[in-house]
Amino acid sequence: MEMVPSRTQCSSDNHVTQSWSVGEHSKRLVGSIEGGSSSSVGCISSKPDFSKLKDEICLDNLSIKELHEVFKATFGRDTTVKDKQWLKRRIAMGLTNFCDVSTATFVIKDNKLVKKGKEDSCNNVNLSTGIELPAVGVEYHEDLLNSHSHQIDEHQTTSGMRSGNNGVEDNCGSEPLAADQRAAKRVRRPTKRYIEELSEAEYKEYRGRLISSTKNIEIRPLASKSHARPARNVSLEGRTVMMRLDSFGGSGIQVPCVYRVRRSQPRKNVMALLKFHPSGIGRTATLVRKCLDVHGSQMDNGSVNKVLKTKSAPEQTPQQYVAESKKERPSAELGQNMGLKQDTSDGNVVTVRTAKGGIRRKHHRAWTLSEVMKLVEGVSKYGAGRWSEIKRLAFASYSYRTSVDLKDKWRNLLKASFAWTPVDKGVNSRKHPAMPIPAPILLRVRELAEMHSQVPPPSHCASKQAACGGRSVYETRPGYS
DNA sequence: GTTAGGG
DNA sequence: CCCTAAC
Repeated sequence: MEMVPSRTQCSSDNHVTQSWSVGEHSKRLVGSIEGGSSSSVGCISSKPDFSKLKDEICLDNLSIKELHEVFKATFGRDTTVKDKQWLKRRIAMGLTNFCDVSTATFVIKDNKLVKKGKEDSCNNVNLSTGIELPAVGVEYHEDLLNSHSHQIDEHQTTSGMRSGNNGVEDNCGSEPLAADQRAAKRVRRPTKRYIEELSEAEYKEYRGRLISSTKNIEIRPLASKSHARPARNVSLEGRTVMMRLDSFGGSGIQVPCVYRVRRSQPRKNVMALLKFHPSGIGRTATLVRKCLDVHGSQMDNGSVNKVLKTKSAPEQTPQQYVAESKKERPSAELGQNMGLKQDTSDGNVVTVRTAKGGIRRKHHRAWTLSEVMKLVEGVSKYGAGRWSEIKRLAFASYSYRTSVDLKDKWRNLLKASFAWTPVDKGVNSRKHPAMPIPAPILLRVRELAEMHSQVPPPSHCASKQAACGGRSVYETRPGYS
């Protein structure tokens, strides 16, 4: 697939359709052959017409027989085709091809055989006054392509002079740029990041195409040669990094099993990418599942199957919690600073893929009463809003509670406390509270909130707030501070 | 990095 | 609990 554009360019470009001197090419061809290429030696003896070629020649003037000879001289083999047009084009293409080859060896310049220099032979071709060949007919287009591709194969396999060029050639650019242009036209491997974000299937597909386009180079040696990445779970920062078995052509190379969606920032990018790969989400899920299959024991239990941990959490002791890492940290930056974070939290943290393609922690560890009390105590001691301080000083042993968690919980407590009325008989008004908060605590929360001039969450509780005394929290009470 | 606030 | 703007 990659070869087609180059081929079409070769065929439809200036070489054939524009004026050029066959004589120049023919001589260069001969020089090229005599100079080094041994693949077509057989045709030297049968090049009678070339010796008498003048500076310019028009294939139109040649008979079919002569065309046959030229053909033989060009390709080193006979042809039985009687079609003059076909022969002309075929020869033209062949010579064009040789233009390439000869550029790398010898060049005819001013009727002298010159060792290949920096001069662009193609420029000579273009500049030389020549008789125009008949324009390539549309009806021959495909034939032209095929024949040209055959020629490429021939040159690659027999002469070997073009091996490694992958058939992509920019025949006639200015010489200094030719290499670059050639390289540029080659299909580039996507950037590492892009690869990382590609779903595995697509990447495999891509690899397949790429490899097939490079003449079916053996995959396995290539892959295994690409310096063995350790096929094991590496440990970074004392954390186990999940490796995923990536099938680089079945080579079994393992790469870190990073989620393709990082927390926080670049979700937009990923989503933009997923728009181009609509099935990306599903494939990614498949990938993750695969990862689980390979290293199921090390995966967060149920993370793929979206099994939410049922809350037996309140029964757990803080000692159990300590072992857990509190928060995922960026780790395993795969080579570059791609910013991909890895959710390597062990323990009860369950990552869940949201509908948007993001990943949520879905931690949900219910707040225990002791935690709430500690929070209230911390707020009363350090003040609401100094969450990091509270976290550091009062929640040092609760590694799974982040300062944000404290803040959120306090907010909820605030909401609950102001929603609560003495009529509720000691518990908050939720129908099925996960953990009924005792009235004293709620009262204490409310007291603290009023102390700190905290505004209760704007909701329907405003009426309740008015009902319970009619005193607004906006009123600072001089007695407290 | 922390905090506040919306979701 | 997540996300993100604002600091």
